[in-house]
Amino acid sequence: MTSEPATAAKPVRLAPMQVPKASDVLANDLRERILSGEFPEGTSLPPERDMVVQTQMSRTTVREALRILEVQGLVRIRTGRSGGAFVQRPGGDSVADSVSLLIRGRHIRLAAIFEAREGIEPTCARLAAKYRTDADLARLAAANAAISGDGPLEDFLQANVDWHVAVAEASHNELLAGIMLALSRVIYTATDNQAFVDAEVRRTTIRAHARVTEAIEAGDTEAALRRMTRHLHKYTEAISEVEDRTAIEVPGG
Amino acid sequence: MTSEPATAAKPVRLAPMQVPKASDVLANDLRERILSGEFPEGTSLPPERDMVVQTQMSRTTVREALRILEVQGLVRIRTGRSGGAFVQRPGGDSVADSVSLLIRGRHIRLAAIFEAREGIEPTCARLAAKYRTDADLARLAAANAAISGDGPLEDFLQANVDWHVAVAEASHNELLAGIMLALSRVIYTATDNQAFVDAEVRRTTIRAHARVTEAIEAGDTEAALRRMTRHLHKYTEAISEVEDRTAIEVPGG
DNA sequence: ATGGTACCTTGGGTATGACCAAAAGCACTG
DNA sequence: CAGTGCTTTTGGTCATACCCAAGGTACCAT
Repeated sequence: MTSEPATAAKPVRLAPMQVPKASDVLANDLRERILSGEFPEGTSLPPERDMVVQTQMSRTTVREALRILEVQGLVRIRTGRSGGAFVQRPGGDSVADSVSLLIRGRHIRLAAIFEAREGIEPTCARLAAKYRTDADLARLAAANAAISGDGPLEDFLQANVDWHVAVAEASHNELLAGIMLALSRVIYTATDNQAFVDAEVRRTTIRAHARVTEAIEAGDTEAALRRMTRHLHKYTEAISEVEDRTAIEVPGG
Repeated sequence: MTSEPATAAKPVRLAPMQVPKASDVLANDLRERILSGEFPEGTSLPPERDMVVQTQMSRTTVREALRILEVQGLVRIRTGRSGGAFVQRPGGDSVADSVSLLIRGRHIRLAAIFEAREGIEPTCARLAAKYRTDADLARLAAANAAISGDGPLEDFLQANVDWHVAVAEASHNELLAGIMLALSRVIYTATDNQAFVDAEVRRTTIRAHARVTEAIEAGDTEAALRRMTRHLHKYTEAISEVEDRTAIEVPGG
């Protein structure tokens, strides 16, 4: 029984097989269940030590799986009693984070970001004119009220970003809103400490915002699209002039 | 010395302080260094056990930090001898992944994805007409050659996606290209197994692609923008008709 | 010589067990 | 009854041991 004939006609053949990492297996399983809706938002997953006994994995493995889901924005983890991992739907934030990484890691020029915005944001304005609700209009009005020609630069930029994000969310397209959130965040940090935002630029911006807001309120999709396009184009030109001289890159955040 | 007067006039005041997690501290440090370019692409970080002695942290903590960076697409980890963590610049893939999560997690309608594409891709076409190189044109030509009116549906869709991605990359705007890669991937998986792509749709698509390609080749930015807009709009209408009846949602991938 | 097999070395992956830290609830004391 | 401090629950960190993967190398048989 211990020695086979050397002339055996059937050599053992095995297919190449891949062994996935245990933590990935668990993470994938949980991710699918979360995305499928089996675990609605706010559901608390079992404590780590419970998962250990249920999955027969070590606590290290369980924790790595949870870490993966946390980075992907699918769970939020809190310490302390009645803490644990709570299911969370991924929001625009996670998209914004990865876009930020792309921009910073690839050293993408500020001009390229404005190019992208020129494509996306007019569409947001168009959709906003189509789908805006009363709540959206109120938020836009509030953003317009908050912006002023003569406060600290930081306040102006913040109010500026708020208005743009409000337009994006008024489009009722979460995908566009998420992307715009990312771009706005990056543009905000990149525009900070830039001297080209003078009083003239501020006045022009306020006027343009008001006109776009009017179009959205009136439900005039084409006017909203056109006015937003013009606004962004002029703003981009102002930036380009500066960049030609100083080669602005996106700073760290 | 052991008892102070109860009437001490100076009560101790402490500011609320936050203690970040050790693994986050390490991850943030490495991330900043990677993004700043201190660790160029391909650099191999020290082995985990070396990091342990250098950082005075436990291996668990080091590994969690590496897992965070891995999920964010900043390092790639290989096992075995001469393995380890290798620095990687975040690419369009990581953006695509997070967009996928957003879409699946929020149950975003296919129509909303097409809306977003209608904003982004015409801009890609416009920029492509402006900045395309000979290599870009060759790639577009190859994509056009690969698409055919009568093969398996899967091949048609793949060639379709390839062309759209090629247009996006011809824009020489990595941000737009990354976002388009994400959308294309999602649209691909969502359109698969959809019956509305009949022979008529295919012929129309091929013709439209050819016309957009011509405009890009000629450097006619406005024609590229206009033709791409029309192409997408017609495609979207076709989808909308189906969705009204069947309420397509984006399936899992 | 030479080619293949087995072993060695270096790396990440997993399992345990212990202990620290944060947060909510409870119990005890003044 | 208020306030303070203990207790419990749950995540965070550490240390150690061992397993698995992948190159490199030495050695043996041909």
